Amino acid sequence: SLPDRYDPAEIEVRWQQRWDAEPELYRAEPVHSGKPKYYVLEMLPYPSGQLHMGHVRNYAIGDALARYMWMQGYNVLHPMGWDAFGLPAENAALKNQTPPREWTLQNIAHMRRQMERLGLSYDWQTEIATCLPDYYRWTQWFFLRMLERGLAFRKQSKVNWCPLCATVLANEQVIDGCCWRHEDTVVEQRDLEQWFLRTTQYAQELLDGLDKLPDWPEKVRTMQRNWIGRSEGATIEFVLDPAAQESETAHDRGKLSLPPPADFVIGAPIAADATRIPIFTTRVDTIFGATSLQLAPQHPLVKQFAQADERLAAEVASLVEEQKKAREAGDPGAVDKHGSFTGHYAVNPFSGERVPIWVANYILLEYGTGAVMSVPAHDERDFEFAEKHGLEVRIVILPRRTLDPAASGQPDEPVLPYTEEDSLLINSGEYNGLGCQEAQHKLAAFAKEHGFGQPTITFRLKDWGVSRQRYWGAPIPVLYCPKDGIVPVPDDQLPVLLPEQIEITQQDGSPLSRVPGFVNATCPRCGGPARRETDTMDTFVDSSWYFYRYPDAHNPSAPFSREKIDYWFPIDQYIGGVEHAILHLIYSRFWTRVMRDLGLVGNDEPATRLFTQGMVIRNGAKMSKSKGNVVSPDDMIARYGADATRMYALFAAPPDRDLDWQEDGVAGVSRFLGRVYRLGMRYRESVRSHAEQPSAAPTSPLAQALLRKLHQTISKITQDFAGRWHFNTSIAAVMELVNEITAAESGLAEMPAEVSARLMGTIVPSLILLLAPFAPYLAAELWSETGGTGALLRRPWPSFDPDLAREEELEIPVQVNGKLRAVVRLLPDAGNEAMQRAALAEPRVQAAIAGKQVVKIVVVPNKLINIVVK
RNA sequence: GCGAAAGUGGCGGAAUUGGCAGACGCACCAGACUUAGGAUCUGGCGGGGAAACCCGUGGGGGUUCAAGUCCCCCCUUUCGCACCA
Repeated sequence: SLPDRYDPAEIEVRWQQRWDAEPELYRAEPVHSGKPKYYVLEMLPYPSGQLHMGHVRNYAIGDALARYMWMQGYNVLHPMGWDAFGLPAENAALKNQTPPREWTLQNIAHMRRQMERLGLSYDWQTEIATCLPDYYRWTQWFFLRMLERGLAFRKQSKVNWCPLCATVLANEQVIDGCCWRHEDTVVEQRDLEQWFLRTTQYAQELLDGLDKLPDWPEKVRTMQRNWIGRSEGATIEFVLDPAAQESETAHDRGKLSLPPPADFVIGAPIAADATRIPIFTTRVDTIFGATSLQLAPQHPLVKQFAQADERLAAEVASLVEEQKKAREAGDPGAVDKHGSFTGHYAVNPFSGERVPIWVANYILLEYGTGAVMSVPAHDERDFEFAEKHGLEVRIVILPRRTLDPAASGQPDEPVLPYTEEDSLLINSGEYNGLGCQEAQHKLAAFAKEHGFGQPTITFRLKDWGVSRQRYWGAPIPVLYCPKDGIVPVPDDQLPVLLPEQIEITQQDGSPLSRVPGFVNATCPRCGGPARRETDTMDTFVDSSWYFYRYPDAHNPSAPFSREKIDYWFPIDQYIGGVEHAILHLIYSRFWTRVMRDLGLVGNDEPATRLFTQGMVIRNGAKMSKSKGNVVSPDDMIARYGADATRMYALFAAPPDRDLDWQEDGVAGVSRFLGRVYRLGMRYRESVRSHAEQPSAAPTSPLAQALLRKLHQTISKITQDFAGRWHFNTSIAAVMELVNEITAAESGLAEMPAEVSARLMGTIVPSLILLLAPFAPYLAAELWSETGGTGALLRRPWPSFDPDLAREEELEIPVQVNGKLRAVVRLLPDAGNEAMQRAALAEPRVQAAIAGKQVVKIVVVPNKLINIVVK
């Protein structure tokens, strides 16, 4: 008696035990295997304690791909690990008195079990956890290499501080002015001395590299381009004119420029004691239209002016406050632009004109030089500001056609602000008549030649602040010696171990600073007492290189061997959420280049292909505890099995789109798997008895139809893997195949037993193989029940036979004036005349054209016939 | 404000190149079988209409023998960027 009930819990647990006992099942072959390699990687999770549906979806995609690539004969590396440092472990320690390490390792153990229960094909032998000394030893080692090369450095600067995290954050971790972990918590600015990694050194290369990543989503590349924020322009030094302020009374306060000083000569050397005010502009071609300078409220010169001017000091303070508020509100662009005249003037080095110096709330100290020349006629922000304060608006560029002598009539005034670069200069001295671009080059070159400026490229990307005043992270491996200053920990003293016994409190400052046994150390240079660095590294440092460790996860003497990296890298397919488009994905691109320049790897980029899957949502919203719409993977697995859960995650939507989790849909997939199970079991003996026999031939119309459907399905799924990854349609295709087989069963029963057995002995094993990437448990069970041996993963993917897949007859739609009237069945390549004849013979077509004149008959071979009448 | 993606039955979605709109699944309806189940099997299922037939892919125009698909205008949603000088 055959079991007629599909019991995923029983099947899956039984197979899980078998797979647990075969750890080599998913192990990649050695570098010299001679097979083509395929490195498929899903982003490593933070061990929060529970997998969520987003993880399940991510891993279901990667696992299907890994299994498919094994079946295609590749040597596949498919590893998993844990991004295991981080603040939640400390919070958990505060809450329930569990040490962070213990809490983290427990979570890892639990989540690993969940992954195994899902049947994911990871090679656990290569597992890494970034919080273990074996791993962070090498994180520290890399830090020291960067320190040697000046890529890691310490500097005092304004940094982002999250009061909830009680630590500094990198710029990348601040989203709309708030902490990336605490979306409602506004980040404060603190002036601290911190460790940085010099990401800006690779800014240009990180930007250029994006053009060489055609298989990364355009969206991610755009986000990175925006983040790097390159802009090309010039730095020009205006010079403060100390004499000009006396004549200020003759004018409206700061609204007009003063004529050049009597002794002004363009390009004359600037006096050594002059105060230079560098500004950055991308539109130096409009410099003759500059009618003021605008300084950031925090600009050092503003501070200097304010010291002697109480009223100005008060105004500046309020501007600073407005900037802060706008940033907190998350909409800095919406703020009303305004400012104050400082009472001072600066000389425009190209015209000698003395322009009033203002301080304005829309100028950012962090960008460029914190000062701009204001050209109201040709910049939207400057225009808005000038309108507000009644500053002069002077047009210095005009559209080409306006100045074209061939154009008739009077030149139109352009609508201001006018910013088109395809324009010509006017009111600009000897530069009149030049195009904007040409003028930009000439002006910048002149400034450089005469020592008051140069062409300049600025980046929005800043160096990466990596110091964290937290316990649960990789210690920064340096010492502070009163005699020798900053001293790196020697390589042979790595790792700098995190102390295990530590009290976690909510006090400010690094918890490590309160551990004397950690802080007090010996200087390796002079042997005297030294203080250990007590900050730890940002966890994004740990995850910037983790995928290089997998191929050589247990190497005791190096982070990895070059030979293994050369074989496995770059990663062939990286899969994860789009939320890391800036953070992890830009840091790891930086890290790869650093390692390349250290001679450790040969590749420029970590991954050739990147796939960002959509979110899992429910009832139209992202799953979250506060919305109460969270679905637990454990629940789904308990009710429907891992196969059904994973397969639904692939079936409900294409993987790049958001997926609406509907439990009824999981039940539907589970029902389908039950149908497959019973189908396989019904033909178990047929398959067994035909294991060694040649494949069935299309000896009858029914056999032919089934074999045709089988091969069409093979083709469809193979194409989905190679192309768009629309696994929802792959699974739909398998469902169609199963439906067709089921519908054919009464016909099969009428065949001679030997013939139907051979037919099903051919079809069922292929069906199992097609299902294997999506439902590995059921596939393994059926494979084994039907007499198959060995790991399904290493069986070749079914081969496609186009002759068997070809349709014998085509259904050709017949339209009259574009409307469907009939369908005719014809042999392929029937010829236009035959197609027309068949179409016109249809009674419904006859009825539709009766009494009308046939104007034209459009015949698309093998596709369609359209009869045009009037 | 700028940029990108999307908008198709009651729902998730399919239609890779302009060529039968709605594959596959869910929900629902009807039936079969039953040791009555969250079971299985069969059939139906965009709207209107008795039917012929008509209408239908966010809205409006256009190109074409033929438009979900191409072009123009508009609306909505999501995402990214947003004083970056």
